[in-house]
Amino acid sequence: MPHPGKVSGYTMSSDISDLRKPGLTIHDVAKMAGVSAKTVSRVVNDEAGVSHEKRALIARIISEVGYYPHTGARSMRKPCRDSVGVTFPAPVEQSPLSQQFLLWLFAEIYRLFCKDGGFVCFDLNPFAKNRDEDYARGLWQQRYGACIVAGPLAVNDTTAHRIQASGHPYLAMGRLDSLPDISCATVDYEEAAYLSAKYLIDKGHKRIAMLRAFEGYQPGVERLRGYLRALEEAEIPFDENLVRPVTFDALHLASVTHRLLLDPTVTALIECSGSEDAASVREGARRAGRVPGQDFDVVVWTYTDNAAVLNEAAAHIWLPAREAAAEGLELLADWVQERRTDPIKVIYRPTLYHPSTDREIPKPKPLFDVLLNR
Amino acid sequence: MPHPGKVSGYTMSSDISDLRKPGLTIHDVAKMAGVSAKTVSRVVNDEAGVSHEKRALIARIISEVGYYPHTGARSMRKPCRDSVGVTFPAPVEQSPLSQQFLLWLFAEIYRLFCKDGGFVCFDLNPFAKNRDEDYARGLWQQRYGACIVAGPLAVNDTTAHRIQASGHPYLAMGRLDSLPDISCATVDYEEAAYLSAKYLIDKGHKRIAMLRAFEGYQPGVERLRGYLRALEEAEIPFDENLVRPVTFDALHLASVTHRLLLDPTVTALIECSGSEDAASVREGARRAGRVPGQDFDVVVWTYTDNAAVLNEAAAHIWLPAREAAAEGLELLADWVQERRTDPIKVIYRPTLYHPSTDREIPKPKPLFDVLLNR
DNA sequence: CTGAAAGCGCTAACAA
DNA sequence: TTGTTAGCGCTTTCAG
Repeated sequence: MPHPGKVSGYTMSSDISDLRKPGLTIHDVAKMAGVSAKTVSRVVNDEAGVSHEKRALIARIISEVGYYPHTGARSMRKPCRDSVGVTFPAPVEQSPLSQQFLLWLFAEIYRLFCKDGGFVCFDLNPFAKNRDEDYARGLWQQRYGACIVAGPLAVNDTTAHRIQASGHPYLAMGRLDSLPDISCATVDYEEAAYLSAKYLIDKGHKRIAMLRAFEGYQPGVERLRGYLRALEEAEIPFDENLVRPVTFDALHLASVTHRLLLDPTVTALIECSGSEDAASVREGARRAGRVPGQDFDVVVWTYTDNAAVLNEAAAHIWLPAREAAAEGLELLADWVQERRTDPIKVIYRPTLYHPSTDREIPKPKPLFDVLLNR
Repeated sequence: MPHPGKVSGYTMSSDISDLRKPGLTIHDVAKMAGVSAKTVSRVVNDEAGVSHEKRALIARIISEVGYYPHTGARSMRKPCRDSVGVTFPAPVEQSPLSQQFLLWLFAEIYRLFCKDGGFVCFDLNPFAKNRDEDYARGLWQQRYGACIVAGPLAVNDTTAHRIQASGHPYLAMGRLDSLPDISCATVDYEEAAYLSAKYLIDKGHKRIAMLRAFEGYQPGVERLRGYLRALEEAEIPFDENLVRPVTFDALHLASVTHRLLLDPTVTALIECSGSEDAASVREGARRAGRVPGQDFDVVVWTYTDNAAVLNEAAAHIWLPAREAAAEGLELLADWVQERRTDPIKVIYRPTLYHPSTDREIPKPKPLFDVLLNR
C-alpha cells in the first residue's frame, strides 16, 4: 500500500485527508526529490539518463506518495495504448448482445489486454445523442488507443474507413464491402448462405425461403449474395418474396416464419437469423400448419459447434464466429504491443453438418433484455 | 453518418483516407468556420454567447467533419464526468467475480450511466505490476471522474481514504472500520453473523463452527464480530478453533468443513463463506461422517431471496447485497450528475428465514474460472 | 547525466 | 457576441 503523506527524507503535510483533489503532478514529485520534472518523467517512463541513486529516490517517493501520471496530459503527446475500447456499431435493439458473448468477450479481453494492468473502456451506447453518432468517438477523443468493434457493420458505414485511416489498431467482427482492407475476424456468411441453399437444392428443393437477418447490415448482404449464387448455379429463378427481413425479436421471428410457410410451394427454409431460437421457428411453422422435418426441410445456423439449435433440422451450419474472434483478438493484442502493424484478416469457413448430439442448445439471453423492455 | 472530407461552404482535402492520425482539433474547426477556437469551444460545450448563425455553422462543420473534443486535453481543465470506472480492490483469486454479478452490474451501469452516451472503464487487474498497487489509479490518472469499487476492502485499506479525500463520487460495496464516512452500499454482515449465531444458540447449540471467509478483509472482520457478540450475550466462551478461514475454492471449502466437523462436540455450522456452494459443504460433512440437518444444524448465507442454498439447512440468512448495491448505484448516478454531494450510506439488514422453496440455487460461476486455471 | 523551454488541445478569465 | 491569453500536466527538443 502506498502511504500518502509519509515520505521519509523530506517533509510534506502528513495528514491522510490532506491530499488535494486533482492529484499530484510530476512537479510535486520533482520538488520533493529536489530534481527537475523531466528527471521524474524519465523515471516514470523507464528512460535512460538518470543516476541510480536519483532513480531509486524518485521511485520510492512516487510509490510512497501515490503518484500516478495524468493520462489526459500524457495522451496529448502520444496516443495512449494502455486502454482498449469496446464499441458497438449497431444499436442494441438491432443486434442484441448476448450474455454468453459478453462473458466470453470479457474473459478474452482480460486475458489479452488486462493481465498486466490495462484498462477496458466500453462504449455501450454510441448512438445516444444522435442516431448517426460515430461509434468510434472514444478513439477520436483519445480515450483509448485501440478498439474492438463488436457487432455488425452497416452497409453504408464510414466510421470503419476513418478508423482504418487513423492507423489505430482495431478489430471489427465483420467485413465491409466498401473497405476490403478492413481489420476483421469473422465467418464467411456468404459461404454459409451458399452452403445452406446448395444443400437444399441438392436435396431437390426449388422454393427455398430464407429468414434474412441484419437488413441494412453487411452480414445481411452476405447472406443474400450466397443464397443468390447457389440459385444461379442451379438456374433456379429468384423470388424475392421468399427472402424476408427478420429481427431478433421472438414474436417477429415466428410471424415471419409463419408468413413464409403459408406458401405451400415453399418446401425448405434457411433459418439464418442467428437467433438460435428453435421455439420461434416451431411456433411459426405451427401457425402455418407445417411441421419442420416433415412438411419442409430446415437448415439452421448455429454459433456452437456440434450442437443442435433445432432437432428436426435437416442440417446445421456451424459458424465458428467466436473462434475467429478469438484469433482476431490475439492478433489485435500483437498489434497493440507493436508486434505487428497491418490490418487483421481472419475469415473462418462455416461447416455444414448433421448434429451429433440430441441436446438442443437454449436460445441465448440478450444482455439488456430486461432493460429494453422497461 | 458524418461525412468526413465533405463540408459545404469551404474546402478541405476531400479524400476519405486523408484524415490525419490523431484527429482534428478545435483550431481546425475554428479555421474552417472562420472563428476563434473559443467560439467553437462554446458551441461544443453548449455555452451561451454565440450567435445563432455561427452556432449553426459550427455545429454543422463539427458534425460533417467528425470532430470530437480530445478528452485528455479536456480533463486537464476539469475532471471528466462522462466516464465511470469500475475497479476491484481484491485480486480475483481472493474474491472471484461471479458471472451473474457481472451481468447484473453491467446492465445496471448501462441503465444508469451509459444511456446517454457515457463510457465505462473497467480496471480489471489493478494489482498487475505490484501487489500493493492502488486500485483507484484510474481516478488519479483522471481516466474517469467517478468510480465503483466492486469487492471487499482489505482491513488496512488506505486507497478508500484517498478516494474519499479526493471528493470524487464513488461507491464501495462494503464498509471500512477505519473510514466511517465511506460511501457504500452493502449489507450488515455483522448483523448477519449475529443472527446466525443467535439462532443456533437459541436452538441450544454451544459449539458453533463458522467458515470465515474474507480473512484480512472487512467483511471477515464483521462476520467475526457478530459471532462474538452473540456468544458473549449467551456467555458462551469463544473457541478460536471453531472459526476457520476459507477461500472460495470448492476443494478448500470442503476440506475446512471436514476438519471443523471432525470435532464431535461441534453441533452447528455457520456457512457464511458466501460461495453458495452446497456441494462442498455436503462433501466436507460426508468426509467427517456427518449429515447436515441430522448430526448438526447449519445456517447458510445466500444472496438470493427466497431460495435455498442447501436444502438440509436449519435456516438461511438472506443478504440483500444486490438490492443494496442497486440503491447505491442509483445514488451514485445522482452524485455524478451533481444532484447530491455527500457520501452514500446504504446498509441493508439481513433476514433470517426458512426457505419457502425446495429448489436449491446452483453455485454461481466465477467469471474468470477458466482463465485462472490456465 | 540533467534541466529549461516549448507546446500538445482545451477552457477559465479576462478584454474588446 | 467574440477573441486573446494563460496555463492545466506531460513529454519532446535542445542546451548545458
